[in-house]
Amino acid sequence: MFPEADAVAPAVTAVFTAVLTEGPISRVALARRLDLSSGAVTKAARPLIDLGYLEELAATERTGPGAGRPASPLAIRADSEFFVGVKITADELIGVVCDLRAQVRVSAHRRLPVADADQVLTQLGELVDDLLDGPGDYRARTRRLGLAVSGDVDPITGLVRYSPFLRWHDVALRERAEKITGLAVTVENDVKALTIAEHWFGEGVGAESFALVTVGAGIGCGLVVGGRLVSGAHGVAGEIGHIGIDVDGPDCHCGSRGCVEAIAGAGAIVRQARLCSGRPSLTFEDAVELARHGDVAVCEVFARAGDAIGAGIAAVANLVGPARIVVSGEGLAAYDLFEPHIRAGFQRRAFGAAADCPLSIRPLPFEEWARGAATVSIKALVAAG
Amino acid sequence: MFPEADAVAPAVTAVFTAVLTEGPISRVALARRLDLSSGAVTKAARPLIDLGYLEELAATERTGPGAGRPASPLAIRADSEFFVGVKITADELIGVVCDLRAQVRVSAHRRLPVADADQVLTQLGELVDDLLDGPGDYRARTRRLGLAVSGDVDPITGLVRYSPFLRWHDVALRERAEKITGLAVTVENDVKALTIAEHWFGEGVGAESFALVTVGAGIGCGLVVGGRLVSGAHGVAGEIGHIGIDVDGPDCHCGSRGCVEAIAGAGAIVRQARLCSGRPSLTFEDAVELARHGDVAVCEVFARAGDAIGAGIAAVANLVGPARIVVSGEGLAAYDLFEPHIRAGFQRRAFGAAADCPLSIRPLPFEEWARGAATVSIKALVAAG
DNA sequence: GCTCAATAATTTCCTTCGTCAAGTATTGAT
DNA sequence: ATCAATACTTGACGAAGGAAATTATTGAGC
Repeated sequence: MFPEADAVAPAVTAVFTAVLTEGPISRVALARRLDLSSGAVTKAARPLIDLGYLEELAATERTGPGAGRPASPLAIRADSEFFVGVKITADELIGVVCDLRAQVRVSAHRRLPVADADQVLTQLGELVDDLLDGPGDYRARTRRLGLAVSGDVDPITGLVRYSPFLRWHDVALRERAEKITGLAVTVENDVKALTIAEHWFGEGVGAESFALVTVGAGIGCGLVVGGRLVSGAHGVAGEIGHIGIDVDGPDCHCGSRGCVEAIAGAGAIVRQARLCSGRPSLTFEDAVELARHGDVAVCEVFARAGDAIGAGIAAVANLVGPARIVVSGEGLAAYDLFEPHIRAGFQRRAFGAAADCPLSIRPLPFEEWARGAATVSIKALVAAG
Repeated sequence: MFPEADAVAPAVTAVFTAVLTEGPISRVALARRLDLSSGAVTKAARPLIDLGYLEELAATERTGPGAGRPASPLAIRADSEFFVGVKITADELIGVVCDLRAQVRVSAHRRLPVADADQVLTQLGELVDDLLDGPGDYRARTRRLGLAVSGDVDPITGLVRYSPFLRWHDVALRERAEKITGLAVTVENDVKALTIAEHWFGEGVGAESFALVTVGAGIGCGLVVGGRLVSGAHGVAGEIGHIGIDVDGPDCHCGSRGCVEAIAGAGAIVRQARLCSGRPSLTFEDAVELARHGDVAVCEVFARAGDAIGAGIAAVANLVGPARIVVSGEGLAAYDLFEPHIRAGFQRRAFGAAADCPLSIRPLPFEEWARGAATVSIKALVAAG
């Protein structure tokens, strides 16, 4: 974080993170929150203020009896530094520039003719240049780039071990992206990146445990337990899409059957809608159209899909008991069709107090994936990379 | 831990825990393991040796080229202190005295006519007296008692919030047990206690994440993620028994249907075996008998149950990816009947590398529950209670 | 047997971090 | 104006752990 410093006092990181996620907050409140003395907070905050990451807000008016000296809350200086985030998919690069509060300032995207690593890296370089040299002139105040890729990614080494969608094997993404862009690069799995973003800047703020479920072509899940992202000892975690909820359910491409994804994945929905509508070339959008116009059979497809997602979420709630769960469907807002079924399926299967777990269900603008990527580079700054 | 000390340097706790779980180990190896300097280990170990908890073993012969000074590994002095553990069930108290290595030295049990809290506490006092004043004369070297209770328990306050089997509501178990026994009492949920025991002294040793699945009347699961026991934000976690794996499955007492427990719980197995054998008063043991003598229908009941357990375990592996999973059936060793089906059901549903997760399946002597209770009091000592 | 390289453990010194307690700043109420 | 209440700062202190020199103990090579 600081020039030439690789690690930084834990209190400094803790203060930075807390101000970042818990908005303007006084030193005394921070001390309580972080279980530190107020003196320690003062000391930890100083270098952050000196470096321009934090600022002191004007004193707030106090309430209550007695009164006392008003707090001068610490706040993030959002424009102290900017971060590029890029989500890499098989046919597109989506890029954003975010400020330190993870607010998107500029966005851009590029279609990819092929997902070949060389091509992607060239296009990535151009996309980053477009973003940084375009309006706003962020170049001078940007040092970091976060990349989000689906598949098996090692954030430590920046290596993409295997990405089925991109057909990548052992691509040294960080190294190559750093060479091309000149920025400090952080690489992370896309769902994990989105989970971190939601945990730091979204609805997961303050939650000690938290789950994010993504519904789209695949169905994924990012998990935060004990304040830390769960990674899985064998590299597998959050595979909510491949939990079996119906022993007699349809075959899944994973080799099992009755998986959530085999019932509620976009592909599964299209397949079922084609069957019951008799239109073999029907698309997902067509299915949505039909359902919205009251096609009973297609509505039933969405209902079953929603129920399956609810079942998967209930499994998460019953097993790890997160403080809250966010369900976010990518692409268009079509998922409002099965939202009530997700809730019903969840409620029916949640055990005891697990049913109290608040559920947020909302569409996910595609740009969010890129914002997630930017967030991991913010996290890298805070951790003092 | 130390007289009049409530908290203790983290390094001391870390060294104590590592020696406890990772057997005799040299200071240098500890330093590597704990990411400390060797000097820090020397300092942290000294008070533990002075207090008699650790001892230095004779130097071991060294191998390899060059050689060097032989290590003098640190080892636990197992008989430096003893711990009572009692598992409280609705009709029985099972108690043990363990040494510091969690080896059972004495055990005893008492039938309970009623599970009324007053009665239980009286009986508990007598049981502890029997254990400590019987052969071995452990009284003088025993200061701690661990209690394991099923249901919703607060280990911080020692309060049993709600225990369905015992029909207890808000019983101040720690306070009352301390008054009766004169020992420092730790209260914990039974499955969690067993999970800690397995994580510290059993097959979970060294695992950063770990799951213990208990199969009996109910089907439960203790989860360790990031080295810490998962508790669930709303007090619910590890409810593997109420994951739904069959949308058309049998009704479960929890209100949902197709739960693992509704297919593989002891009650469910008896119910199904009665149906297909036509013997309305058949017991669990009878069902085992029939299956072992080749009754095809009853074998099928066990096969389905095993498959359901496998499905639950696969859900755990897919979601949190523990480094290993132990499945332990309580009571008699009848569960060998469906062991292969558990493995098959798991393998079929585990996604990708999750299938690599090693599975141990073995019967669970009932005394193990009490040993788990003793383990939480050992943990309390180490944490410096 | 002597020397040397290798490894283990200890010791000493020093830095860092954070607490504690005293002191300063700023407000509303009386 | 004074006082109580609250926020923040400061500086002395202590505890914890790192770095590196020192001591301890072995086997290998001569």
